[in-house]
Amino acid sequence: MRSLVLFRNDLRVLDNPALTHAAKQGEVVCLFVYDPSDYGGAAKWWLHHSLKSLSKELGALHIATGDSTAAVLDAVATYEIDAVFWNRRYEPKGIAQDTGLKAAIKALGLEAESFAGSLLNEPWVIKNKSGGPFKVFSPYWRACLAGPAPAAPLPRPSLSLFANGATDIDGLKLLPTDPDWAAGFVPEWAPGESGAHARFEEFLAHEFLGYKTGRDRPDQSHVSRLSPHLHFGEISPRQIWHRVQHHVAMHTAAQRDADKFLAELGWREFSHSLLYHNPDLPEVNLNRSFDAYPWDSNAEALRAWQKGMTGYPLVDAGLRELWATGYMHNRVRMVVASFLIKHLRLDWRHGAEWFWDTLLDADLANNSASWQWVAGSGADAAPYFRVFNPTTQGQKFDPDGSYIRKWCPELAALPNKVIHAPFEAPLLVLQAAGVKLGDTYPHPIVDHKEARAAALAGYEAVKAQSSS
DNA sequence: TTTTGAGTTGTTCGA
DNA sequence: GTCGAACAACTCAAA
Repeated sequence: MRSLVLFRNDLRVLDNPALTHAAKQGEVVCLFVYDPSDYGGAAKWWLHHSLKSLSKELGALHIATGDSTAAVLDAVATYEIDAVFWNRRYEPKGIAQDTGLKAAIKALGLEAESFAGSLLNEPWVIKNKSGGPFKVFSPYWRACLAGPAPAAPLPRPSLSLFANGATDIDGLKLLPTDPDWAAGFVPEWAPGESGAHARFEEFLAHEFLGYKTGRDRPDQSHVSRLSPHLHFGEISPRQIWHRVQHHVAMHTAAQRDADKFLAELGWREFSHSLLYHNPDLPEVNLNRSFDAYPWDSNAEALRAWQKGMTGYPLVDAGLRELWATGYMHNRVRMVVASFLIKHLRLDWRHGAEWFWDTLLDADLANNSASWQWVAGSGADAAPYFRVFNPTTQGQKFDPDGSYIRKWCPELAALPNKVIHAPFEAPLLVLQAAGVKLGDTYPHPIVDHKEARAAALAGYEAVKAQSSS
């Protein structure tokens, strides 16, 4: 018996149900089929390194390109495969592809089976008492917690690999050249399964205690930075769940931090459930009355936002961190998203598109659900009057301005008192710090008070729509 | 069926 | 400076 395991965003050997199942049957051929439309620009860099790591870990990984079903059928014929196994995907395109693939394999009289490996719960399992999917996070997560605990992670399978054909990851040309905009990623990240576990252990050992409140501080390191590892499936939510339980058993003081941290896994689950039950989530307002929102159309403002040149230091610092490292702290993600949607009144889809292209952890479910959440059009949405004040947020969560100083070095010499609002600083203070507004750092592209009022006025149209 | 309580992450204003 | 209330109305989930 020889089976084929199709790898996608499950680039790991441990706790990999499809791989484990295949290993028990006999010889295994491992295949990855590259489809460029599955990845944003930054994520391609991660994919390159993660594939390298997986290939090394397995010993052999076949690479193909083009249509996924055609590539698999080709491999099935070439390597005389008896069965094909994979871990499930949950976004509409992946589901459609895999449904077609399963039918094609079975039509050949071969075995095809999919497994659950990327979520704690399959999206169709968690149901409210009416039998439908939850639309509010808290009851959703309560229902998850009330259910059976996630299964224990699977151990390393004993593999008998069938390898024939070179692993040509370089041939996919996933790395940027000329210019190498990913140079700043290298010191920040260690893509791959071992890198994921190393990061997780580092987090547990040094940063986990205090997560509950520290997670809001972009100037501190109380976040896990596991999001890209999770997106690519280098570590599974089940592994994280059980490792956290074990950690808390020995460090009981961290229980609150653990609850909060695991709830973040819950948001990931919830977002995937939302996308599964609403396949048009990436394109369409979940709450259709938001179709009436009077978005502005201002290419110049969008560009200033993307570049981190809005004149609001926290917003600019976040967007520059994103550009330089492929990542942005969660608290700052909310602030920059709120700024795009509410201060600039630009359609959330513009922001989602930029994040998709620049984030290493770009994930269709998380990205779509989160942008809609900030816009107010999504599930469990923020109340319309919640408009983040970028200055106040900076003073609250980066009180010493160290996050600003790191990413907006032209402001570094400003005193703490004004670093979050250079536009309010006395001219002498600006001069002393070598800051010239409109020259070394931009004037604010919108006035906070006016922008806030305009955003709230925009929601009048939504209200009118929803009551009609 | 009806009712009730709740709903990730905030800001502003006035006492 | 601190504190509490107001900021909408609606939908969801469960009793």
